[in-house]
Formats: sequence, C-alpha cells, structure tokens
Amino acid sequence: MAHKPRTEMIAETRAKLLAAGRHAFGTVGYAEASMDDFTASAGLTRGALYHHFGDKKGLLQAVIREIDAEMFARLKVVSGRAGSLWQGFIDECTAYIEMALEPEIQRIVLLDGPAVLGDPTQWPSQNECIRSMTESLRRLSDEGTIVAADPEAMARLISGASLHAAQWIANSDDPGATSRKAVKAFNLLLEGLTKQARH
Amino acid sequence: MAHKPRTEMIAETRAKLLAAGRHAFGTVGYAEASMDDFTASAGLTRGALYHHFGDKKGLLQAVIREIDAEMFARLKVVSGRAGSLWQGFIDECTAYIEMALEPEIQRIVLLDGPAVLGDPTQWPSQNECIRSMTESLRRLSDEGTIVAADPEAMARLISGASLHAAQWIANSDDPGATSRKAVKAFNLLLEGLTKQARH
DNA sequence: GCCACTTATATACATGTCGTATGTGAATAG
DNA sequence: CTATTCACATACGACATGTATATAAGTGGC
Repeated sequence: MAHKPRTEMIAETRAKLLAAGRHAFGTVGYAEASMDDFTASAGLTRGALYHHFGDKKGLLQAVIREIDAEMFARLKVVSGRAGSLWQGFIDECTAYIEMALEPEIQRIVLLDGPAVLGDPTQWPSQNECIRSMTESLRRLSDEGTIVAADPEAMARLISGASLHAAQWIANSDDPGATSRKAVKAFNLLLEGLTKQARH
Repeated sequence: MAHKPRTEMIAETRAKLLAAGRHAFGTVGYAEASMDDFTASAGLTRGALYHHFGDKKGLLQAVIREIDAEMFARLKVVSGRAGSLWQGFIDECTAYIEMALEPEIQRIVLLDGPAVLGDPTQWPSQNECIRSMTESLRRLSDEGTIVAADPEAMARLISGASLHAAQWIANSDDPGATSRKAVKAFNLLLEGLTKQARH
C-alpha cells in the first residue's frame, strides 16, 4: 500500500501550507509574502491555498490561531507549576513578555495580525490568553492578595504593558539591559496592586 | 499677479498630497489605499507623490509625523493646565487613551504604522510622547510622589497599557461602560505607584 | 530679453500580485 | 464498472507599485 489514506494526504497538504505561510509571514511579513512563492516552496500552488483557506487573510488567520494555541499552552504550563497563585501570575506575565520577544510572534501576531485582521482583542484566540489572565486576577482578588478591580480590565492593561515592553526590549540596542529595566519596572507596577504593599 | 510664488504652489501640492493620503489611510487603511485614487482625489497624479515622498511608505511616514506632532501638542496642553504634577500625569494618560480612541489615529498610528514601518518605539515622533511621559515620571519620582523606578521603562509600560485599553474600548460593544471599567482599573494601577498608597 | 538649466508634475510601461473561473485526474460510492 | 465528487493546478483579468521618460514651467546668468 504505497498510498496513505486520502484524508491523511489532505491534512498533510493543509499542514504544509500552514507551515509555509507561517514561515513566510514570520520572516518577510504578510504584505511581502508572495503566495506563489511560498506555496511553491511547499511543492504546491495557490490553488491548494485557496481551496483550503479561502484567501490570504484566511491563511493568516489560521496561522495566528495555531501560534496562539501554542502560546496559550505554554502559558498554562508556566502558571501551573508555580507555588502560589501570585507567583504563578508573575511568571505568566514574564512568560508573556518573553514570548512577545520572539520575532515570529512579534511579526505575525503583534504587527501584521492587528493591521490585517483588525483589533486583536476581538480575536477568539487572543481572548484565550486574556481569559486565562483574567481568571488568575479574579482568584487573586478573591483570596485577598490584590486590591479588587474589574479583572478583565486589569488583565487587558497588564497584557498591553507586557506587549509594549516586549517590543521595546526586542528593538533596543542592548536587549539584556533593557529587559532588566523593564522587568523591574513591571514588577513594581504589579506590586502596587498587592494589598500587602498598600496601607 | 495671478500666480503665487512657486514655493508656495509646491508647498500647497505637498499639503494636498499629505491630506489626501491621510484621509485615505485613515478610512480604508494603508494597504487598501490606491495611490492612483487618492492622488486623483487631490487633483494630482502619482508623479507628484513620488517626487515629494519617494514612495508610499514615505508618505505614510510623513502622515504619521504630522499626526504625532498634533498628538504631542495636545498632550502638552493637557498636562500643562493641571494643578499638580501628579494630576497632570493622570490627565495626560487619560488624554492618551482618548486620542487612541479616534479611528484615524488608531488605524494609521496604531495599526498600519507599526506593520508597515516597524516597531513604533523606534520612531522619533512616538518617542516625543514617550519622552514627555518619562519626564513627568522622573519629576514625580524626584518630588517623592511615586516610588522610584526607571522612568522610561515605566513610561513605556504605562503607554502600552493605555494603548491596549483604548483598543479594547474602541472595539467593545458598549464603549461607554468599557471605558469606565478601563479608566477605573487604570487609576488603580497608577495609584499603586504612589508612595501615599503604599505602606 | 533670451537661453540653458533645473525641477515639479504627468504619462507610459514593466513587473508582480491577488482572486476567480475553469480544467483535470484520482479516489470513492453505489 | 461507472459516475460523481473533490483536491489541486492552470489560465486569465484587473489592478497596484515603482521606474523611466516626457513636458512644461520657472529661474538665473548675461
């Protein structure tokens, strides 16, 4: 039996397109990525792409969904292995910054995604990450560790700060030093939310 | 003398192109804005555009510079008329959020700008706003109102939080309610930085 | 006041991209 | 075994960008 089952071949094609698109988007950016070029690099043509994803935006959407799922999984691992809720939250935020430093994530999810697909706060996937953060904040507030506030609002502010910090770090001349400064300031900002630090 | 001086005509052409580009970018977005279309709407052709701005990116850059200058001026007005440094800072942050709610600013400066021109923290103009915020924070730290931290780092975190909040508000179902929640959480976050709130 | 020269703007063209409409061959169902 | 579906490729049209070239008007020197 030389041939794999049909469905498997199809899934493979889809995966190859996804991978090729992801690579192209991540390196040259969405606008500069030629569909002819990167489908060819996967041994296919645009025909397959249009069949599976509808159009270029559709592929971007699928790529982002994939990356986002990975990010979410990584965040869950990080927050899950911490001793306390608070520590888990801090770790999660730090992990968030670190991920935003990765060029592929930065280019696809943080730069091109919003420009092509619109406001990320509306993406179902991005909302996974936010929801995870929101949940953490809600529990921290419940257990009395931090001051009470709308957890979702606070989660969005914090994630915004993280993302911005990451971009700043990634593009600075001395990422190491910048990273230390950013993390320190970030901790100070979060500390301000703990009841322990407040009178 | 039916003809204005030459330099004036040229400046007028430049201004017309800038305005046409700004309008097109602000409404349909950078990628969808056809140079043929919006130069024609200004009674010109792409020839003039290429002469004055080099290419499409060049025009975007010029448009952003213009908008950024306006934003900076508005921020200075706001922070200048406040009673205290701290109040001025709060007002400035609020104004920042409000500006980020404007569709033109959001589309051009927050979405397309970063995607086309790269990380905004590297733009000379954007750095104007950040520098203004940094300066405020440094003085607040000096006068003992807030805890000591690297002012630039803190400014970037806060501006990141503001921008994110603005996007969240602008795209929410009920901007009014969302705005209230966001501002409340934002104030709480900033309050955490004051020495007064801390023990 | 004329002439050479610069320059602001328009036009023409070459290249490349996207999306669609259509073709084709293989797998599957009946 | 045949007919149909479906995954994918090919062909084509519309359009966008950038460049190379044309033109017309203004400017400065003599």
